[in-house]
Amino acid sequence: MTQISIRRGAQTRERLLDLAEAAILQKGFGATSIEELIVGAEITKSGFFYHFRDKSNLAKALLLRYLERDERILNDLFAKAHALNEDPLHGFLVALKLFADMLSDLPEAHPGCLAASFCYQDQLFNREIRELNRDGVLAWRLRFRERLTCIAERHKPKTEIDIDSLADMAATLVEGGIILSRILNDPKMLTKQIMLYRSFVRAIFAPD
Amino acid sequence: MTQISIRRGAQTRERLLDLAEAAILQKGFGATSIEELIVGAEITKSGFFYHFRDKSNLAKALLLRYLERDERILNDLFAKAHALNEDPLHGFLVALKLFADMLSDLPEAHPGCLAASFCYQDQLFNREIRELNRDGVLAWRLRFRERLTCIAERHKPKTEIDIDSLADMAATLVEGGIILSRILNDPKMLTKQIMLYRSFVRAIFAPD
DNA sequence: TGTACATCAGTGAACGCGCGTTCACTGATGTAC
DNA sequence: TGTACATCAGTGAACGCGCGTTCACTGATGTAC
Repeated sequence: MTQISIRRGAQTRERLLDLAEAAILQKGFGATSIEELIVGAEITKSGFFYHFRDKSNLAKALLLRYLERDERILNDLFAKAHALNEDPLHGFLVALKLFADMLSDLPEAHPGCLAASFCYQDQLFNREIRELNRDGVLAWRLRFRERLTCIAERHKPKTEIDIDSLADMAATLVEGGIILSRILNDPKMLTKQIMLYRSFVRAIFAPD
Repeated sequence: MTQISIRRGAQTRERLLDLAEAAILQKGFGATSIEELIVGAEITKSGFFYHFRDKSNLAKALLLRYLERDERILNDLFAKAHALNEDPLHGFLVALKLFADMLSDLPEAHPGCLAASFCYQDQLFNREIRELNRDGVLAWRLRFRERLTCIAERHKPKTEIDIDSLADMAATLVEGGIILSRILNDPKMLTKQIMLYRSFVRAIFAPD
């Protein structure tokens, strides 16, 4: 009984976050109203303010949840790919393939990236939220740079390349790929761009 | 006198568009109010509705202007690069360099892409606007595919590559690069990604 | 050249609606003694 | 085991403000005869 009651609250909160995330990715933060969220969650407006201090607090919770998920998924994926491969280049290429497969297995197109949505509305948010967003992108850079540095130590790159830019290229192609897949209504776009990135990395480092 | 008066109206309209574009790229369409635009343009609210039937009509005018500029700039750039080079690969690489230089010459970071902003708020717009946006991205694809096809006819690609995806990669890197440059507050990001794309294209097609 | 009319680029006042936020309150469940 | 109090997850009513839109009107300039 205790748990059910406690969970009830947490469930409602999660439901509000789910509804908010979906709505924001379609209309933006400014045009997403608390009203529509509470209708979806079947509570009253005051119920919303029990869970979130104000609308900006909702944004923060949303972004935190997004970044945590993101990190968890990439951790799993890289751990899996790395465990199977002794050579860092192989491991990285496998990780990219796993990532591409994961994206193409999505039932529909990728629903959008909250970081991108927020960055195109950043004046609506306080510094704390903008810094969270920044930290998220920096985490991608660190993750990919670490892998690429490891690869470059073993395999001499064929062309001179800036490792940092190559690391950032991954996030760049994901963000850009989501935008193109949305505008063109082509769910395959993201996967294709990741696979191109994979070709590029292989072309730079693969021996022979 | 006649011209001055006629221009006065056109100037006000352009000023409204400028203000709207800047505001939308910072806060999104939904959170940009007509009120703030008319304060900036120093007219009354009714003045706004003389120039635009409604808010959605402003969005359409904005996107049309954006797409026209975009096309004009790329046309000039490719024409310039092509005129100087007989070999299509060389011409393309020069065009990419010119493009990268142009982006790094911007006084500040790229202010953002209206197409991307709109795509993350597409539920606020009608079909007409979404289709305009789609046409814009397709124009990029066609432009780059035409160049790449031309290159591939002369230079056998070293790795098997999907020309369409490689063409889309340009717009993908621009969109993604703008997002990363905004989030990280790094004006150089876009240029770096374009130059990486250039390396990639060269690695694929350059003889030897 | 003078007059009548048309067009351009707006003004001013009013509209109703929906938004985010606050505040006092509540009923069900959990915890201490 | 029973009672008192605390906490959780909300409810209900009210708030003022700003938003997009409409409508009747206007003063300066342009055009036809």
